[in-house]
Amino acid sequence: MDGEWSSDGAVSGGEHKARGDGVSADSSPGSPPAAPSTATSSAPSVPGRRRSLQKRVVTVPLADVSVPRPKGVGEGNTPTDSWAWRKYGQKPIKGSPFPRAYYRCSSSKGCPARKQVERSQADPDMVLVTYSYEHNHSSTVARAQNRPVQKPIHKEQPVPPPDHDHPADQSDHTHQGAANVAAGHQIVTESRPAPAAIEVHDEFRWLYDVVTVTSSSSPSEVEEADDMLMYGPMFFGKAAVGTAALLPDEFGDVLGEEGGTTSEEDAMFAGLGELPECAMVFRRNGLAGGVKVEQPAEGTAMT
DNA sequence: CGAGTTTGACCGGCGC
DNA sequence: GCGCCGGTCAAACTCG
Repeated sequence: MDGEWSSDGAVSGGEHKARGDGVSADSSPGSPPAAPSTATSSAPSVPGRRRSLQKRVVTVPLADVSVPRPKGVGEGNTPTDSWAWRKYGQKPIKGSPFPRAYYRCSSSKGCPARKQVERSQADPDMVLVTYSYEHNHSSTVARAQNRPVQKPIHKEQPVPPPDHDHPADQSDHTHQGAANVAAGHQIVTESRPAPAAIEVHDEFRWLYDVVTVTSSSSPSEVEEADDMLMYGPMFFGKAAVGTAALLPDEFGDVLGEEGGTTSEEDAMFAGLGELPECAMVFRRNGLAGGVKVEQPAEGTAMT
């Protein structure tokens, strides 16, 4: 199940860090990295192994994150997913003009899910979101716990303005995580109507509304809207936006509809091995997302 | 009042 | 062995 996860280096691993301050990370409310109860699936659980961490990189068009940001929402903010993320740090990265923000899932107390957000040096218009670990809970739970009200928690992703074309900035593949983790990470290309997704849909009703309205530009989108309700607005939101981003790997099929490179995608899939749940979701319709998933994992598709 | 964000410091891993 | 860099934690502040 680590197919999509790359063991790239320079990714966290500091979780094992038992600060000399005397404050053991163990006591930290959000330091489950050690070993989540059941979600250990993706968790490195290998303290001291900064390089063994599996991560997934997603490139999101900055446009999606260009929505009005209220507070100290920096460039590091990106369209989130159905989960609530709490920023726990930010650091300037060497060689990069943009700082990298560190987020951790606040949806669930012990959720090890984390993500790093940073502007792409090559494409300042793109935002690189690196996901580490997977959620050990479903997005439904997340919302239920943190978002009693149907409202976007993150100021970074406020409801898209009526004037905007990006209804749901939440274009993360993280969804997969929710269902995946819950399902033990096993991608089931068959069972799409994940209960979690359905529930999520309910939770995102407020979003769907927006998405549907804004994305109803063409008949095909109508269908997408339907899926939106099934898999979540974030992805579809992107589709609606119609960003020029590519969806390699997991989202490869999408290109098929977009008139993309099927051959290339095929090759990519060949090396993919395992696709996150989200992947299937994407493939389902081939929604064009503004999300680009990169495969930093050399061990995934390469060699 | 609670949750989230911001900033600085500390620690560990990795490279040289 | 040393230095550099990345990642995380913790305290304080701000906003809802």
